[in-house]
Amino acid sequence: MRIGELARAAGVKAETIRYYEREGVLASPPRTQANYRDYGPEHARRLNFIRRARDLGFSMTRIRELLELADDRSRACHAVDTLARAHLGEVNRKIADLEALRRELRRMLENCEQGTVGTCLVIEALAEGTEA
Amino acid sequence: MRIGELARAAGVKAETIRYYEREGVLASPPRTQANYRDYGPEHARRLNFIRRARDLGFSMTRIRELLELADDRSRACHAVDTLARAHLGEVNRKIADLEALRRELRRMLENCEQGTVGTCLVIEALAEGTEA
DNA sequence: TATACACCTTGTAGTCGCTACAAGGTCAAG
DNA sequence: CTTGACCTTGTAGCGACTACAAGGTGTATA
Ligand SMILES: [Zn+2]
Ligand SMILES: [Zn+2]
Ligand SMILES: [Zn+2]
Ligand SMILES: [Zn+2]
Repeated sequence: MRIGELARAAGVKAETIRYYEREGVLASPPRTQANYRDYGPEHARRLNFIRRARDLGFSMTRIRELLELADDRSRACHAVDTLARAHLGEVNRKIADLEALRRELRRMLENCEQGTVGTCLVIEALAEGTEA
Repeated sequence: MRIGELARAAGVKAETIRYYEREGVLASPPRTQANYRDYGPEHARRLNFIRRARDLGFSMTRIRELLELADDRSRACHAVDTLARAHLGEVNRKIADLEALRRELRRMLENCEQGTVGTCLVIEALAEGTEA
């Protein structure tokens, strides 16, 4: 299977696949006579794993760790779950941060009385910085 | 006021201030005899505005627009509010995305039974991709 | 006066996870 | 024999900084 086909199957661009290879998360496949990359189902599985983890917001660094752990199928899965739980914690923090932002933006917008910039409380809130 | 003092006052690094100047959102201040940047309270206000908008998640591009609008104090504030409302929409979308992520991560973690990697449902969920 | 030290200057390169070229090689169909 | 789709490598760009390196300036102290 050539890179384009794999890319279509996984829903990524060919360049992304080459990037994963450069980064060392996806093994270099054998080459055809024409020097084209020649992927098998194992590569496809690996790529799926990577994409899924990326879609869940794991960083490349974390994915490298996940892959290393996942490769030893007899190991206790505790370390894997710890990584996932740490990531969940990060997601929770991001959500909390964004919710704080949202509250402030809403407060700003509620106070606007459709006047001029000189009296706009949105501008004022930005300028003064009431520090949520 | 020199760059270090302004940086401390605004809670940013001096390099960030120079970056804002390069990017054209903060005016170039006059220089002292020693060629040091010499900031006044107007610069401090401007920098505060920028930082506050950044902390609220506005992009530099949006901030450039906000600053341009804010500079004409007699203009109707409608455009300002429209920008802020658009940003609120983006924040809402980000929160929704992260909440979907969180649900999936939680589901994965709930199913783990502390066995080996070979039977770990966290790994399996990553590998198979049940597409939330 | 020497010198140590904190601060400033410019310019360049690194971060992350791709994405977009450019310039060229390979292969099958028309 | 050429067109067109695909592949190759290498390099540069995105956003918003951050981290140097190499050197200039200003002040306090020995
Ligand atoms: Zn308004
Ligand atoms: Zn307003
Ligand atoms: Zn486990
Ligand atoms: Zn498990």
